[in-house]
Amino acid sequence: MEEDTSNINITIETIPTISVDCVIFGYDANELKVLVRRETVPFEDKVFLEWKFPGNHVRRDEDIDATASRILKEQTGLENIFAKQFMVFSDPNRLKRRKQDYEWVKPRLNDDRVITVGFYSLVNLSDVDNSTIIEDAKWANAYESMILMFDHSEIFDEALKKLRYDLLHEPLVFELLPEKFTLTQMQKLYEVIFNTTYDKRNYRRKVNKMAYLIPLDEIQTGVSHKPARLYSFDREIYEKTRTERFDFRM
Amino acid sequence: MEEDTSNINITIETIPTISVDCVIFGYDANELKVLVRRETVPFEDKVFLEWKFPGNHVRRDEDIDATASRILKEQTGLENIFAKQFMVFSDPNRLKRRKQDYEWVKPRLNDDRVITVGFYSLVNLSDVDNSTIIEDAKWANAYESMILMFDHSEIFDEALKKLRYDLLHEPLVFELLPEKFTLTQMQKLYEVIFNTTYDKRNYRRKVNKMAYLIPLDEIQTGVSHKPARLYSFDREIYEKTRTERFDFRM
DNA sequence: GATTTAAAGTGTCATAATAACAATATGTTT
DNA sequence: AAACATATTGTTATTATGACACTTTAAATC
Repeated sequence: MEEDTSNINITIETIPTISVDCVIFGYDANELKVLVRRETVPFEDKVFLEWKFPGNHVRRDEDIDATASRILKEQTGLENIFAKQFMVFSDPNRLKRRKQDYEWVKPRLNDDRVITVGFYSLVNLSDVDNSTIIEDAKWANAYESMILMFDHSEIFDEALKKLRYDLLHEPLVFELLPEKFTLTQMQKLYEVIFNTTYDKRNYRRKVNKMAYLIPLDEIQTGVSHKPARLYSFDREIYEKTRTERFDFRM
Repeated sequence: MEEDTSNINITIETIPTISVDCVIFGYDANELKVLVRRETVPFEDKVFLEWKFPGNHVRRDEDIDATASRILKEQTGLENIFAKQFMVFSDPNRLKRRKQDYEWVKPRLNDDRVITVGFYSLVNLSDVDNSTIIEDAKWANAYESMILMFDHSEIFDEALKKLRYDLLHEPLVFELLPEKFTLTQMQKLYEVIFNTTYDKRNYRRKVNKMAYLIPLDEIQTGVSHKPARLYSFDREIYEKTRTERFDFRM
């Protein structure tokens, strides 16, 4: 009877063949981070530990964007954060490919195939209270490669590729920055994400043309040197003045 | 018994909750076209006619790219043509939204929800023998809006948006052009897709910088005026010399 | 309160890219 | 040979870019 209930639950509440995985990017201390969670897979007399991106099945009456929001809420405690689907992963053999590496995969080779919609998400880590992050998750440096479960390494690569692509055409940096930020913080963020450096003067000349980047009458506090001016992003001005042709590359 | 077989077929051969829809773009006679097919929906004593993009369910052992290839082969007779997934459509209410418009939708409101992966595809129409296009399909002008089934209007809008986006960053025009083409043909194609015009001299100065655009020792034939030089696209040179930063905008 | 420290903030020049603009060349048709 | 239709080509003014180094400012230290 318990098995019955569980089956009914899966059939009615979720769509077992479709899941959403979220690559959640954060930026802190000049590092691009990504949220991974530990998965424990009990198999025979052992327990296997694996890292993966947070994910979940799509519920029956839920748009996939809602699935992504739900995952983000559950994992970080945050709502209304930026998330965007970037690719569908549908390799029917994703389990098989790791057959040789992981014993526990073997008995699951005949499981139903799952198609995954990858989302990437951007959060400003200064907003994130670490107590709201679920226990088995951690912010890992995005560039320190770790072994991930299933096809999650591929999902990460595609997410980063898409993030970079989109950053050149939309003002997405502001999702990763605090409400008020300095131009140096913004420049560093670009430099970390694109793994490059820019000339400070040229960078400032460029961003000064962005009408939606608002200099505030406030300066940085708590630094032991000349404090920098703070800026904020004005979404309204951006929406009004955006043109298809503008781009954010240096 | 027939019903049984059909059910088994759906369950075993395909994943009923996941489908692929293809927006197939073609270019001919200075027009951007898109392949639509007529669907007949018998309901009670009537038959409803609807237009939609070719689509199909994903088979159980098939990567979604393979599903897209299969659809393209079936509808156009062509193989190895460019196709790229661009977005997942998952609105659980897509049938409900048309409840008021179409009687035949009503009894299907409780059908299982289908999540659709949208692909766009590019074909060079001079290669397409019209006899290989299936009977119920036609090439429609992409800009003459027509009423499409389900959420296919939204799918088209997103496909065109993504096509334009990608065209600025990858040499996709060549997928829509014949093997050998003139610079004017290439310019016109851009102009049609981006709904704009360019100055011929400036356009040529720009494309002359593309090392992978090869001037041939051949000229146009069959025109009643000065024939233009033919060019071809060299994929190898492109792959070797591509940089992330180059872009195709004017 | 003078000095040190650390990052903020700022300008020039040479080169490259862009936008606006029109006349000549070359095949085909009549 | 003239008319036609499109191909092909160059200049100039403006704007964008890339390379490059010194001065300013607040806090911390002596």
